[in-house]
Amino acid sequence: MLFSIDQAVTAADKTFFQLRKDIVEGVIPADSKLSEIELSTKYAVGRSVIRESINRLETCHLVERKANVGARVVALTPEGLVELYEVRESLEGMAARLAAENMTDQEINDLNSLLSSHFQEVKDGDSYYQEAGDLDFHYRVILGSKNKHLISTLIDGIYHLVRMYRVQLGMTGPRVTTAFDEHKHVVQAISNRDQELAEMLMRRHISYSRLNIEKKLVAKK
Amino acid sequence: MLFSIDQAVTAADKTFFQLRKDIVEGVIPADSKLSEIELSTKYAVGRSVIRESINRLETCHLVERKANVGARVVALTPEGLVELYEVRESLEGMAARLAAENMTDQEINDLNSLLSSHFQEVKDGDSYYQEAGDLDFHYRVILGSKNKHLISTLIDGIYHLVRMYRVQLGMTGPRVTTAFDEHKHVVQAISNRDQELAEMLMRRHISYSRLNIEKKLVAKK
DNA sequence: CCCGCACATATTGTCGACAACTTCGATCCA
DNA sequence: TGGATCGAAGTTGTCGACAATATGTGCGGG
Repeated sequence: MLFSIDQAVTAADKTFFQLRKDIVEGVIPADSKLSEIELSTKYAVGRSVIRESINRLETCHLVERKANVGARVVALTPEGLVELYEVRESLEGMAARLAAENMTDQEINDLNSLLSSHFQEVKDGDSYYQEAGDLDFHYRVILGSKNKHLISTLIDGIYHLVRMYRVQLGMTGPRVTTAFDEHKHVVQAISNRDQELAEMLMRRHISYSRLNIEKKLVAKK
Repeated sequence: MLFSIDQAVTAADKTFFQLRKDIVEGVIPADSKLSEIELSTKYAVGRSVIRESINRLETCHLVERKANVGARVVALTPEGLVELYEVRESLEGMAARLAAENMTDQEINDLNSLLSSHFQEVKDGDSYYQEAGDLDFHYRVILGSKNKHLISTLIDGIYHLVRMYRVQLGMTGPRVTTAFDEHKHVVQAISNRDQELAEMLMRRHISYSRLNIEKKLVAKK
């Protein structure tokens, strides 16, 4: 599948990326129904394009579909979060381990630069908002694993749902600085080619992150 | 997504299941091109149905698609196998651990019965061919994890590709008996609710299995 | 008053036609 | 002869019409 929006060539590609963005950022609310006709007028494309987009959103676990009934955006629930992060911990931990093994020195340097620029933002008081894609720490580590199946499972399968939870519930508060430090330590381990440590630190980081979001999710209820 | 063929209600569902079966079993050869028109006449449905089916096959990693060019069945390669099994080991290991935690006593009993009936087949000299779905050991353990994301990632994401390698390259020879014993030990650990052992035994079983298929794949070249 | 049935309405599922694009081969020019 | 360009054929992408299915409403019977 495609990874970033500049690779979009067909109308279905573009609509899919736009819809995904709107869902992740809450422009289209969680748990709301998706009407094909409504979307097709709003996004100015035919229904086939909308249908194909919805199909792809389903593989991202961002919408659920029932035959002859329709599709709706997933709901953000504590149970869903726990199950998602359980899988995420295992897979991203593995990604960190493989990244420590397989990333090139150049890529590790770039990752360090990226973190430095993030550091500026954190210091300047800007929120530590992670863009989707290339500018996101987790994204880089995942790609760094160099395992096509792992990359696809993570990016096409759960990455955007994770972002949905993060964006809609978890990107504020004092956790920002803490998270940044945790990222730094993971990169350190990757730089040292310490596979086991990289995996362990990543798992721990994700576990902390889950606790933080869980709190917000329960509080909101 | 749907898990078994009896849940298929639309033409797209049925066509998808049929196509998936034909690809996994090699009726449609690995690495061959999929023509929408050809398939739509052969399976007696419109092109939209074929297109939707191909989209779903893409999420199973059974076909790859390029915009304005078309789709083709994946090729079975040693590199692909290694990357696939790397992910599989991690995820199915996790599934075994969660299964040891979350399966009901009833489900564990059923799993034991299933293995007994498999034992008959092995003893009678029938090949230890694993049906897709409910009759497959791995399938049961995955469902036993009770983690929706893990289940979907495995079943919708890599399970059928694993089967494709197994069916087309690895289901013969003396490994059959060995594999059966390994299955038995995993179930034993699950019965004892020994999470760590279940994970470890499953990982080891998958690792052995990979070596076996790898041999065949290299030999075939 | 409640339950079930039938009809009307709205939504999704499927189809074939047309548009856009890629590919391959022939032709032309240097 | 080699290479580029143009054109034809075939494939995929997109669209709107029609069919099939679910949902909501009102009526009638119990």
